[in-house]
Amino acid sequence: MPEKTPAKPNELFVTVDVVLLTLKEGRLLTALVRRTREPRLGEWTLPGGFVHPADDADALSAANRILLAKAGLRSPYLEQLYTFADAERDSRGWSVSISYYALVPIDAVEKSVNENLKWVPVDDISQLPFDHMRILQMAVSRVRSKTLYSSLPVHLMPPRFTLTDLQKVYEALLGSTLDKRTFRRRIEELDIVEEITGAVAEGAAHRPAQLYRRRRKKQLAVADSNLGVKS
Amino acid sequence: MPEKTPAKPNELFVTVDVVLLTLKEGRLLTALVRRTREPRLGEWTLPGGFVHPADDADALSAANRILLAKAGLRSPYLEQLYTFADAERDSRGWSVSISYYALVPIDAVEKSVNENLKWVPVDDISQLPFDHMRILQMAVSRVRSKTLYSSLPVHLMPPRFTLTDLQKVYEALLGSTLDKRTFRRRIEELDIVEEITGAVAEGAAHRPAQLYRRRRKKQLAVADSNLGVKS
DNA sequence: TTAATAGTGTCTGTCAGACACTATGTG
DNA sequence: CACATAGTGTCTGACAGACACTATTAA
Repeated sequence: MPEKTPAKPNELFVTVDVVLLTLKEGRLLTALVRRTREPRLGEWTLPGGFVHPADDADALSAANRILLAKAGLRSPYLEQLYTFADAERDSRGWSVSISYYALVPIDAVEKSVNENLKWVPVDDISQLPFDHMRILQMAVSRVRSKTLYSSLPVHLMPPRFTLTDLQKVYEALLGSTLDKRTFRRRIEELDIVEEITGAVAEGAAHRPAQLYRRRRKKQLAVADSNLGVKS
Repeated sequence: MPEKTPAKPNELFVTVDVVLLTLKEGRLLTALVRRTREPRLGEWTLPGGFVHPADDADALSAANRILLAKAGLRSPYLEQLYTFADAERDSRGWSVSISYYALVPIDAVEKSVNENLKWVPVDDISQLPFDHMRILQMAVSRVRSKTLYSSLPVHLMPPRFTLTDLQKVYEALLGSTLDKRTFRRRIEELDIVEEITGAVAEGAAHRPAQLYRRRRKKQLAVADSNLGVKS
């Protein structure tokens, strides 16, 4: 007589995964780290790790801890993306991934590279372990769709930049060219950057461009088409 | 010599909470259920429960299970809202709440009321146990902000409705009146409803209105103001 | 016919997109 | 000066908002 089928275990574990993005030469790159344990030992995945209730005050803290441990980075733009939670996504059992995405300027990031961390153009990635491909795709989609009506892309800029630099970043994210006049009107309306008084770009054989920096503590103004709201 | 301070426990638990919303007489209502266990026994909270890895295929299934168990409802519009995860939100310890929001038409919902479930206008709620107030506020904010540019409000409609009915729902969610012509133009563009051929509203002392129903499997078209995208 | 709401035609101000034009640096 | 890119002035088509007008029913 066969043994009774064992009940499915009533256990689960909780992780945080981070899609870390930057932009280099018009291409969107994401950080991949090499796994140091089973399963999938040695394979490249999104940076992630278990939530440590004893150490982490909350999920965001866990994300920051993981970012620091795996990429040596502190508090960039970091925002919750989605929570993936099911029985199949990880071979170790029922698991929860609270996933985040982060944006960092390329200049802050080049030094993070080592034998266990590499930056890869997202368009070159066709598969990843676990359900990380899906997480990556959602992050990229989120960033692209937020680009049009938010200040999000300024987090990819170095401390000082010109409006032409900024426009190129928008164009890279959107995959299309923008009209200069329209772009500058919108950036001014969004009020997300400010002039660095007196500072201009140097070294080019033409009129030097005004330098700007990201404005502190300003939030997006959603473009509101509004179905004819009265009064 | 005092005992060594015990290490914080490295444990956590995972729940799903659902903000169930409907609209009645121009007011947004949410379902509250009475707690049947400690902590907070007897208090009114958002419907929620533990994830059961043995029974639930994924978090969405858990949300559906909870909705059915607590409110007797099946598969309305149900979408992940946010994941709240920290050490303080629940007195029992480090906890994760994968929260969802659901929209249901009022006619599908009135029969769910019993001594352990009530519908309350969200504007009348000033506090809730745990961090449920924050969850509720985020859900309401999400629904209101999605109203302008998505088909979301049609999920609050009964099976057959007139465009004037639909406009009133939008107006209730937005808290402002809309122009009839503009509203109808937009609804037509969004392509979220379809005429019920030959069916008109009856019983009113004036020209009867065409009846509509929600169109199947159509998703939102984001209003895209686009910074001057070329080509 | 009146009353009331359904549904449509159409004017207008605003503004995104387009693009030409001026400004200002280097060599 | 020529050249290149920075930065601005301004025209125009499209369209959201406004609102008046027609349509259709009950009483």
